[in-house]
Amino acid sequence: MHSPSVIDLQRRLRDTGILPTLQRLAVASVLLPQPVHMTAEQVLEASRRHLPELSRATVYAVLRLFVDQGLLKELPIEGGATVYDSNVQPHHHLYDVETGQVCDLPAGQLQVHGLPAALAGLELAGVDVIVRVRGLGRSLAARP
Amino acid sequence: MHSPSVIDLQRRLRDTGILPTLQRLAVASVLLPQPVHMTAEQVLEASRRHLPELSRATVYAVLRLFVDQGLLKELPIEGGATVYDSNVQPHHHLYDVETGQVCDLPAGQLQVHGLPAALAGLELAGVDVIVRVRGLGRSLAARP
DNA sequence: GTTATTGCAAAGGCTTTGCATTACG
DNA sequence: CGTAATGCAAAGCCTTTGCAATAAC
Repeated sequence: MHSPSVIDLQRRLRDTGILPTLQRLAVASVLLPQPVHMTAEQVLEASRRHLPELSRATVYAVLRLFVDQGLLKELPIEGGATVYDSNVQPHHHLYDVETGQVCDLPAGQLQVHGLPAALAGLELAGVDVIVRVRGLGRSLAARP
Repeated sequence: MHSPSVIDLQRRLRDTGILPTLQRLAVASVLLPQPVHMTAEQVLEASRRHLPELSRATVYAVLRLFVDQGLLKELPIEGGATVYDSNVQPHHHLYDVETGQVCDLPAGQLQVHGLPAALAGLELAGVDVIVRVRGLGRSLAARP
């Protein structure tokens, strides 16, 4: 298993209707090759390892663009900074209330029942389940 | 049905270990008598109708105190301002992605299955389900 | 050549903090 | 009296915006 090449990332951006600039590829290479949870500041820092002159304003612009185009999801987790999730498949989250650590929960592992009745004609835009726990940090190594 | 008297609110604060000052009672009278979802700014504005000289800093301090003491819950809903929920019973939320409107979903209406397996020894701190929808504003009148 | 993207610095919104004042027990 | 709560203004994050320079088609 290896990371997608720059060519792959370029194609993925183009297929999404996004012009693959150097800056966007730097951000994409940090977020898109594997599922990660990162704040804007963390993305900036990591992306600058590929492109040191990358600006903070551009990172915010790219993150918003990627979210709008469906490449990323913003996690509804309270706290100072927005957390971006590069796993856009349906799934849920384990959130450590002490450390702020976030961990994916495969969609199949948790089912939400009763939605149709709750909706009653509304248009569904998405369902987020956040399981708040203590001790995630201590047992994270043992998880998928 | 009528609102709890000031006496009732005083007792509720005292029972929670909170000194019932005028400012705290003003905030409590806005939030605690019925389930509401409000931002700090909305709480300030409403509380000032009871106590016009109430300061913004105090409202933030009181909100944090009430959350710490379990009288309020912060909702994990993205967006500029934190939303406080005075319903601390287990329940979930309908969130209108267009208007930001929030509406309670009784706990019984939605069941989350698979939690025990997902936890695997972690200490559970809470589960939040946010059902994001469009059109809540248009049909809110028809809901409980 | 025109449109889109970037970067800097400044502004913006929400929340917290430092510290003097006031109220409480 | 000693401790806790309040209020003001200032500072603190995180994020967005205005606008000129740059790069893309």
